[in-house]
Amino acid sequence: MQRSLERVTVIEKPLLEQAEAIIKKSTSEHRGLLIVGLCEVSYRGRASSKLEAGDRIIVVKEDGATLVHRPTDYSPVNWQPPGCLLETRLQKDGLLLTAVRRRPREALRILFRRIYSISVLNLVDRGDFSLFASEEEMRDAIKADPNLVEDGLRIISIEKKVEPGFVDLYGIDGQRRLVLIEIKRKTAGKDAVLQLAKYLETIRSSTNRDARGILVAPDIAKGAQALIATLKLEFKPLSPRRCAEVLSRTKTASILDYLR
Amino acid sequence: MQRSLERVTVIEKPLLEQAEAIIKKSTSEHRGLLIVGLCEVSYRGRASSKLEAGDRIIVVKEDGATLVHRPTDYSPVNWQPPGCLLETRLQKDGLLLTAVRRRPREALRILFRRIYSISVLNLVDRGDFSLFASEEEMRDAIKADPNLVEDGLRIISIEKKVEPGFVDLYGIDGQRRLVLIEIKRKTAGKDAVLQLAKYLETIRSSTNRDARGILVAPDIAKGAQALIATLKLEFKPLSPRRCAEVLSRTKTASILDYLR
DNA sequence: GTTTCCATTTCGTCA
DNA sequence: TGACGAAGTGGAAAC
Repeated sequence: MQRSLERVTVIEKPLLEQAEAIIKKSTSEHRGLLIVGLCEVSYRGRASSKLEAGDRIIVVKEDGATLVHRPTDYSPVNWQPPGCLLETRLQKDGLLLTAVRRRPREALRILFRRIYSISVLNLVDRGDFSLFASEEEMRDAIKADPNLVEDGLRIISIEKKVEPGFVDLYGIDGQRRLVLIEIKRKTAGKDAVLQLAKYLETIRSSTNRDARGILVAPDIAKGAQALIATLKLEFKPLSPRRCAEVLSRTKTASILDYLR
Repeated sequence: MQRSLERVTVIEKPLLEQAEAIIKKSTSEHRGLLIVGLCEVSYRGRASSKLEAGDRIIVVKEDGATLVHRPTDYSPVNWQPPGCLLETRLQKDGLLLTAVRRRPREALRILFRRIYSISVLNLVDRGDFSLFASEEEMRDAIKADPNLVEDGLRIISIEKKVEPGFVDLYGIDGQRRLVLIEIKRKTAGKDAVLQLAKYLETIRSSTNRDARGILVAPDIAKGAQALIATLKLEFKPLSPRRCAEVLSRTKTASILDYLR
C-alpha cells in the first residue's frame, strides 16, 4: 500500500466504519495516529473519571501511549501510558477505542460519536535529546567551580551519605570548616532547610566538629528564610541557568552556544 | 472563509511559505493546530535542552499551550504551557515557531525543515470532566462514613491545623480517645508514617492526652510497615475505589453507574 | 521488582 | 500573585 510510505496519511471525515478499519490496521502495525473527533471518555483504574461529549484530539503513539487532549491546557485530560493494549470496536452508539493496561489495572475508553479526521503516522525520529541544568548538573557545576557558592570553598564529596539520607555536597571552606550543601533546583522550602539541619545535626554529633550548612537554590521561600536564620544556616542564591553557563564554560564547547 | 467553519481543515505537504501563512493566521485567531513535520527543537528557561532533527507531532492549542511529541512515550519532549506568546518566522534554514513565556522567562523554538501536514482546528468542547476518589474525596468518604476506618469512630474536623501542617482527619473513637488520621491515595511510605507521628506528638504534648494515629491508605510500603509497628501507630487499608463507592451511595446517584 | 526522589514537574487551593 | 501540597503524577536511578 503506497500510502503507508507517506509520513502522514490523512483521512478526513471518515465514516465510523471506515475509521474502525483504519484504526485497527494502524494499531496492529504499531503506527501512530492522530484522531480529531467528537467523543466521550471514561477511565477506571487508579481513580475513576468521566468526560462528557466534546471535540478532542486523540494521540495514539507507536508504543501504545494514548493521550486525550481537550482544546486547551497543557495536560491531557485522560491518557494511557506506553505498552497498553489497544482495541477498537464499532458499536451502535459509536466507535469505541479502549486502551487497557495491567499493573496497575486500568482502562481508558474513548467512544467516538463522530470523527473529523484521522492521520496515520509513519514517523522517523532518531534525534538525540539533551536536557541540562537539572539538580544533578547544578551539583556538577558547583563541584567544577565551588566559587559559585563561596570563594575558597573546596568540595570533598558529592551525595555523601549522612543519615537519614544524602547531603548534596560536602566540602571545606577557607577556614577549614566542614560545609554541608543542600541543593534545590527551584525555590527552597522549609523541608529543604530542615533536611539540611538534620544532616548538619548528624554531622556535628558524629564528628564533634562544628559545621556550616549552606542551602543553595535559585530562591528561598519566606518561611524557609526565617528558619535559615533561626537554625543559623546559610543561604546562597544560585540559579540553574548560571550553572548551565558555568558548565558550558567548564566542561566543553557547549550545546548552549548552539541555542541562540 | 468557508474552511474555518470546518472542525478540522487539513493541509498536506505545504510549502514552508504556505505553512507560515497558515500558522500565523491560526495562532492570531487563537485556533488550535496539529503540525506533523521534520524539525529541531531547543528550549531555554528553567533548564536548557536541545533536540536534534526528527519527525514530531506538534500540538498548538487555542490557549497557546504547545506540545512537542516524539513518536513514542507519554510525555512531550518539549512544551510550553498555556498563555505563551507564539511567533512564526520563515528563515533560510526553515520555518521557525517560537513559543515564549515570561515568568518564568523561557522560550521554546521549533525549527521546521519540512512539514508533512497541518491541521487547523476549530473544536467545541463544553463537556464536564469529573475525577473521583482523589485524596480529598477519600477524606469526604471517611467523613461521610467513618466506619470505613473503624466502627464507632466519629470525625470531629477535617484538615485540622496541627503543627507543622494539617492532619487529614481528626476524630474520637468508641473509647473517647483522640484519633488522628493520615490519608494517602496510594501506597503509604515512611514519610506518611513520620508525618502522622509528628502530628501525633504535637497533639499529645499540647493536649496532655493520649491519642491514636491511624494511617489510611490502599497499601503500605514495607519499610513503612516496620515503622508503624515501632512507633505504635496503626494502619487501615482503604482503597480510593471503595471510597468512590461509598461516596456514590452517600452523596447521590453516582457517575460510577454511568461508566461501563 | 520495589523504593526513593527529581521534575522545564503540573495542578489545585488558599492566604 | 505567591506559597504549599497532591497527583490516575511521570521518570530515572538506586537497591
